[in-house]
Amino acid sequence: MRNLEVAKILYEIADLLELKGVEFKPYAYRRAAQTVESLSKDIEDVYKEGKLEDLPGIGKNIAQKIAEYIETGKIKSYEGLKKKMPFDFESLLSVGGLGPKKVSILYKKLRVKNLNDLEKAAKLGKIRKLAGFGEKTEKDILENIGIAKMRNERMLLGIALPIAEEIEQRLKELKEVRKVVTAGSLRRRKETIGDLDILITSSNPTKVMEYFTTMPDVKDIIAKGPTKASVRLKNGLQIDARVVKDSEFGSALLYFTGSKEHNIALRKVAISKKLKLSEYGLFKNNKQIAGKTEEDVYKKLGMPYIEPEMRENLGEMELALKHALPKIIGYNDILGDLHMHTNWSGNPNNIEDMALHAKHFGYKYICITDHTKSLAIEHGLNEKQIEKQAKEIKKVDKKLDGIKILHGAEVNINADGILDIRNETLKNLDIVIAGIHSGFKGNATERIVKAMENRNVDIISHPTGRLIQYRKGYDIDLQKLFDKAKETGTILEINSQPKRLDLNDINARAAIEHGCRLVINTDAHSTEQLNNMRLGIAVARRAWAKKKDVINTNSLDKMLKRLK
DNA sequence: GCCGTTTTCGGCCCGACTGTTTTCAGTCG
Repeated sequence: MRNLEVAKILYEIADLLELKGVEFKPYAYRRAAQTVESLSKDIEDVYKEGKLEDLPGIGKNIAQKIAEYIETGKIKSYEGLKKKMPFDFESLLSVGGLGPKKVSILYKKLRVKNLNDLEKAAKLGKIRKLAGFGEKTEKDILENIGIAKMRNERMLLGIALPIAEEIEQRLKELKEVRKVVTAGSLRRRKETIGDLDILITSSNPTKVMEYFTTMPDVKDIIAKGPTKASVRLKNGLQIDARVVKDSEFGSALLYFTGSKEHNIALRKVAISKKLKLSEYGLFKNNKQIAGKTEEDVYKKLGMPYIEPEMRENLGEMELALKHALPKIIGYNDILGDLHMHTNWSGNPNNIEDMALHAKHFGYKYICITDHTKSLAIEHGLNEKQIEKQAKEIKKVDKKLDGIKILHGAEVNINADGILDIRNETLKNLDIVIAGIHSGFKGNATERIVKAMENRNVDIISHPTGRLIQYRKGYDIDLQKLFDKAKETGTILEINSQPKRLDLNDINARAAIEHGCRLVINTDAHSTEQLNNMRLGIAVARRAWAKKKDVINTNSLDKMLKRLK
């Protein structure tokens, strides 16, 4: 899939045009880029079907450019633009405080071509002398170069979530604070988070901002006003806080939660009704007619409440206006976790530990699925050990009340697509999960397809093998995978490990549209990691999964019937 | 460059904060 490649080029064209001072076209290219970026289908397939122009934001011109890229691997006009661009616009624009205007001036006046030039010019005190620049700007640039150079990528949701919860808690303890909500991409539960956006209502905004900017782990204050402030923590995370009135809380929460694209679409709906929407409310002739709650605003715009995880302007607005939004899976709908590891394959907790911890979540069942023998590094079990484990599981299951312990295994799909455990052993297990754990460069599609054809295999774990910000994943034909999953009744996993979240939101949505069934598992290697289930559920919600699309929302009997 | 319950031309979301300015442009979200 080259969707991300295409999207990146469209974004770059937007930047290039903006630097040239072209108006409005950058907006069009960015919109097209977003469409391609979040497309669940392969852009090449859309092209082959001749349907590029059906995509939102893609017209004749951009369609032609995409076609050119798919056919020739190049876009002439883009190459031309890039050739004429004398400086490294990507890295210069990544410096906080520098936008297209300032970057252009820096090149014209000081011949700044890259971050090193920029750093030199700043250190020599040349920048402060430029019109529109000053000493503070120069100092900020120097600091922000450092940040741009070592900028850690976005933070994993699984890491950001507990940090946000802790800061929320701290703010809640102030007596001046009434409400605190972390909005932004965290509230939408995106798999990675750029910064935290915290919304507050308070009897004394100044005091809250004062506390916020002087919290113990604040490293820098980026901005500070009476109602809005930004800080950077020592761990590099940026937090924006905003204090609003109770009467504006809903509209501010909407605005602050985003996505930007969702908000723009909402504002357009407002305009079509001769209304104006901003973070201060929904206005009719300058009179606020909604704003206290998000529900109010949506209602006055003629639609029901839209769950934050769906607010990406990927079709939710159209359905909402028709009152046809799906009811997506809830955070309390999961009744069991079907993928976890124990001390049998080298992890800290035993079967009973895992079961007892799982019971806290209200689960009715779990499945123990240790690794198998070809995964030596994980102390994978062989046939004999699996049979021995079966007896142990029966014993613990008998001992514990209120939760059923099933016996499974996460078997390895070898390079030839053959499983590393004999079928005679597999058929005695309650659940067989198959996954690729080695040889990522081979033909993963064929390997997985072959595994799915095995009647003992119920679930494919982490189907694409990607690790967020670290590994791209196997080269895989997802359409083929979905076809085969549907044909054989094999369940596809949403793996809740913070680094995996695999399938991801876009692919999970495509799988559902394909008619595949999903399971949300933690793949926990300790009791602690059982807590990650909420991350997987978040992915499912972002994929618009309904309860019925996910097999482990069912009672034990019904769930078992969904297996092969 | 795209798009249409303000339709094939004329718009394109809206507002806060900052720094460098004597009223605002640029950047950000």
